[in-house]
Amino acid sequence: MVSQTRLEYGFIGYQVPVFPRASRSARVRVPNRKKSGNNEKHAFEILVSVAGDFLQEGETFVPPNCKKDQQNACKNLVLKEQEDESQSSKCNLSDKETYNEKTLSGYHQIRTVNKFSHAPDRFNLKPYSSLKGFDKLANVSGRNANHSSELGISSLISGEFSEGQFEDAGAELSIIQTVKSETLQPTGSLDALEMDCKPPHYFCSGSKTSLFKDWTTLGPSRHSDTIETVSRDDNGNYVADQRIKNLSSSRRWRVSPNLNGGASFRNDGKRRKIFHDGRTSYSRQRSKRISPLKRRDFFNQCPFSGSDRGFQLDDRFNSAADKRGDAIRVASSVTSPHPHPGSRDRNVKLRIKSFKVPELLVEIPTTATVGSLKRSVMEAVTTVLGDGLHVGILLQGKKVRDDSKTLLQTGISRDGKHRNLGFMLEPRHAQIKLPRCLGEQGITSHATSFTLDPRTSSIYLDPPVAGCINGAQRDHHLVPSLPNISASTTPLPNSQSVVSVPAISVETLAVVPIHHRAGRREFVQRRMRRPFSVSEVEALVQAVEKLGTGRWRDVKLHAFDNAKHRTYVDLKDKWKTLVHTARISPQQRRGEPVPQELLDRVLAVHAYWS
DNA sequence: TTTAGGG
DNA sequence: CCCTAAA
Repeated sequence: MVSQTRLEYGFIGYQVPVFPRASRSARVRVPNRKKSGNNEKHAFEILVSVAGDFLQEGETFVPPNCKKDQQNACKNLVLKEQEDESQSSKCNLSDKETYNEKTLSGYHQIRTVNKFSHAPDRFNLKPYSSLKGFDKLANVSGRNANHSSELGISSLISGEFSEGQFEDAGAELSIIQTVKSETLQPTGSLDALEMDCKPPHYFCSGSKTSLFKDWTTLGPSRHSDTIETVSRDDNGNYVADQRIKNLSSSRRWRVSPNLNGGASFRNDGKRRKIFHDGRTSYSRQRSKRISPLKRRDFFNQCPFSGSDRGFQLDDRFNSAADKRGDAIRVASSVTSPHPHPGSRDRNVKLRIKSFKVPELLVEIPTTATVGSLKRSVMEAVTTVLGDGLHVGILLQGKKVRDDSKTLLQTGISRDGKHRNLGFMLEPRHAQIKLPRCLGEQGITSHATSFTLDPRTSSIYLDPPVAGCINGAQRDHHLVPSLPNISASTTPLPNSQSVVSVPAISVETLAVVPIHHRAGRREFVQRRMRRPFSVSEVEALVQAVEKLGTGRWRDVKLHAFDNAKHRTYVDLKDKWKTLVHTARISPQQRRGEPVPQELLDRVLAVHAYWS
């Protein structure tokens, strides 16, 4: 059993807008961080996130406690986002109600949550300025405004945070739909249950109307104990599916800058999470959950196989290749960014038959299973493909650098001879990072790393999962397209060689793409454990005696400058453990014994500096 | 980046 | 050692 700290937040009395949408309580895992004092902020973020699920396209949720200019910033941001989105999906918007185009300012007030609150706490969410905004929504939407504008639907957000799971499992941050109603209780609990357990089409935009009807037919009834039908996230697929749908439904909601001033809203993703961590977490989860499928599709469509110079092209036009759907789409997306509908003749269709991944560094112990090797390579490949590469165009051996030229001007046309057209996957960043070196000072010299060099080795992956990385020397000219090859089921004939894993032994299992990108935590291996030697402890104690306990960078520079593997954080950590060690009885100590004399000095220094 | 602390 | 909020 996993011990869980429990943290509950919720909001009650939410004034449901003109027509009710998915009315539900949500159960959200909230990391319970005592130290940072961010419970309040985080809970609010979660709250906003969930509130976002209540909102419709065009509605805005503005943090209530921020200043006027920040609110304006919020609105501007929302407007801009909506503008961007409507431009990117204009045709989708056109057949929706016009309220999509309008922005509704639904201000809400929120009661402050106690910091560090472990007990259930509640928010009160009320319209900031009556229901004015919602009325406006009613007008533009043309829907029946008489219904349910007074419904008080309670929603509860409760958080359960199981330590260590929040980040890692990727499945822990979840919103689980349920029905919880106070002033609106369904006429029969069975109905409620059914609603609750219905598949997630409640969240699909297309079924809003039916949802609305469902709710209005239920009608209000006495205020009573709430019904809460919670599907916990260990309930399996239902929850998972629902979660995904839920995510897609929340795609619509708008965010506003954070409470602390809204300064951090860069678009690099890292900062965005400051305000609406909940939502960002959903996004992360979404990507974790869904992207593997997409990746798989992608690999099915684009098998790796041996191309020494880059992509292999299939230049068939408007032929049976059309029927290949996905594969063609991949190709045309590369070659025809601006297709002319109805004028297919002007299009050039280029099919990428195969390509190689430039270089991968794999470190894997001999005790690893073949399956783990496959997974490792797969992960590495997907990482590289993620966004560490850009595409280069090679025409008759020469790089095409001018991106502004048309294909016609460049000489890539249906009629032209583009048999020497090639694509290259190149590192996005000019600087080529060297493979990580693990063998430091002989400590890890038994570790062997090898490079999967396409020219000398190849790795074959299960076809349903991925294509192949193949290093067979091949003519970089076009090869005849393989008729009817199904990339998803049949490996290319020339890509079936299996790499023999070199005899290596290291206690790590890691794949490090050579052009590794930051932020891919799942591929970052833990550093090797390197216990401090007595002499190191001696040096540390001496340095701290001189410099104190708050200047770890200086300690590092003074005493460990040439020990690359000891960071100032390490030194700080070691000092922490030293203090601890000094305080416990010798029987409880582990590892290489530290002389008592040193430990005494540790205690003395620690007492002095604190 | 560095500090400070919890995990 | 890891992770990361704050400074």
